[in-house]
Amino acid sequence: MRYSEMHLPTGREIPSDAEVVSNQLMIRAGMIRKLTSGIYSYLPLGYRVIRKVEQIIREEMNKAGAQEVHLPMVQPAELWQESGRWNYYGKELLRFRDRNNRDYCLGPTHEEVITDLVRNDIKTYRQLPCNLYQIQTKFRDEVRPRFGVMRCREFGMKDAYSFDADEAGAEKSYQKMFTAYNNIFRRCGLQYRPVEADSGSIGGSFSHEFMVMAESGEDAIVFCEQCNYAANLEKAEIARPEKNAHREKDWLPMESIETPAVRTIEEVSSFLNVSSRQIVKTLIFNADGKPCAVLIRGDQEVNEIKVKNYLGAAELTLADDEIIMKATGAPRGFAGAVGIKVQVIADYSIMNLVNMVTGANKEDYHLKNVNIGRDFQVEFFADLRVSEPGDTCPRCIGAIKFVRGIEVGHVFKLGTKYSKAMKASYLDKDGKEKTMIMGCYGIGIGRTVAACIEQNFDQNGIIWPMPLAPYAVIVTPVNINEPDVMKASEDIYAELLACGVEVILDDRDERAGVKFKDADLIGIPLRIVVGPKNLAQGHVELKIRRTGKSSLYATGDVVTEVRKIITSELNEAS
RNA sequence: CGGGGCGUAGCGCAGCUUGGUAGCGCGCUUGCUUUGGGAGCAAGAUGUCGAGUGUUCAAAUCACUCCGCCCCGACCA
Repeated sequence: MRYSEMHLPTGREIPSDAEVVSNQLMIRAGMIRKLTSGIYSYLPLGYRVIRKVEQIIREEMNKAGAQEVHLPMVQPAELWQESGRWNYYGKELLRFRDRNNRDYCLGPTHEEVITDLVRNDIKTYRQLPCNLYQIQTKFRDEVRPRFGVMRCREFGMKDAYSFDADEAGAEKSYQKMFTAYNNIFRRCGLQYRPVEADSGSIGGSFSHEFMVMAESGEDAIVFCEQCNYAANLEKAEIARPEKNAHREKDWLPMESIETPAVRTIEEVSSFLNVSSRQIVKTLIFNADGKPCAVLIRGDQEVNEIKVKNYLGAAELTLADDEIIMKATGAPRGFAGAVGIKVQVIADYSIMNLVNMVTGANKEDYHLKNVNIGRDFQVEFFADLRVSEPGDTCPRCIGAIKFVRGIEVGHVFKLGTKYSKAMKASYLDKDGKEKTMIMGCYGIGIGRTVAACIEQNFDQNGIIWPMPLAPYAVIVTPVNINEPDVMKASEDIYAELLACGVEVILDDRDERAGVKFKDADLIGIPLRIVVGPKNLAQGHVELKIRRTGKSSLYATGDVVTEVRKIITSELNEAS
């Protein structure tokens, strides 16, 4: 395409409300524009990149045996009531009414619609397995949209849903998608890694997230340097420690100490001059309306997702003052396990502690030399805390590392959560009715593009990996008013077009510097510079965006060289 | 939802404290010069100063209300 005819509004200034690099560059490079909070338009350049990602996804999904469909974005409330999510999903689900006053929502995900579709058309095991996918707009009314298209409210997503007759089949479908996802992200030229994850509100039993490594990522991930264990921080397991032999001879008599207005771990630690590792933090949670005390070592953090999963609670929040008062008989800050009137579970971290410090369940008092078994009982010990540096790998004995990542894909083994609620069943060989087993698999398209930029930029702009580049080459005549220069540029441009290379001819009447800056900003991997001095020798310059290296080629050879580079970079990724 | 910040030309910002003709840089238009890393000179165009109400002879500026956007937190695919 001729640059002079393109709608490609680039900008020099960094937009004041763009926080992360990818957002700044996507706006400056004329890829996106914000319409309103969390809602973006894609301009021609941006949309080309989106389509590149979509194309790679389509190829790999099709190869994995999935078939493309297109489901409605506007969905009737009835389906969501049937699955139980109309009430459960919360404010993220954008609801509205039509002229007949019927309730609808904008689809934040499509489990309900696809399950409805499949249950009506699939009746027998002969029609299974079945994997359907779509690339479609989702709407989630995010509490706080941020980072441009990385976390927005309206966004393009590829979502796939598998239906199987039995567990073994479901496992196979999951593996196929897992492989397809690896192919997709590798082909996109991303540095990524699949990690074990919590399945969240989508539900289900097992899941992996595909994380693109980036400092700006919203997720923390842990991985083992020795084995291949990797998990989202919220999922990262901590091995059960060895239980020490009872050392009851070390137990000191329990004492009650007055600690006026001393509430937090730091305050207790300095007031009593004991290490926070010796103090037990007692957190009262409200689990579906039932109070529960969670004990953990003072210097560590409770992982609420683990607590929630452990208790099997649908909703878990920290208890309010009223519940705390009722459970402990004291205001916030003095809770302890001794004599507490609620269920007590404890993190492994306190399993081997002796002579602990805890709250006394009495205002302005703490207890010293508290011991498990003598002074209170623990119903269960479990892994309930947040993983931290220094922990060892739960699978081997290696040290774990922490990095940040952007979640670009997520695969879930759903089981029968939706098929059961919505009665998606089939007849098996014996004519018995059985529930289908489902999996669901998502990829954020725009987020993948943004994540790619987070990994591929420099001070001058974006550096596209070849597979996602909106154009592979830009031909830059240094001065369009020199007939020879322009003629040579046009010839090279025509030749590239003729062999199907995606190419821009920068035919604008701008100074060379402006053209170079724009080419760098929009990140075109290869640039052919046609200038009068080199041309007089029969040469043009080929510059590689990523390395900044340039070399001279005869005007007749440069196209061959460019095609060679494109082919090799595309093959390298696949 | 809690805390904080911002809203003035397409973009980035000044002006507001102490009320009195709406400004700067970039971009845009025209002309001349220039032409290998965001050119120079000259002449121009572009604003319901987020909205409303109030105070005042007079409001971008002061007060109140509302709206929008961003950040931190809470929350969450």
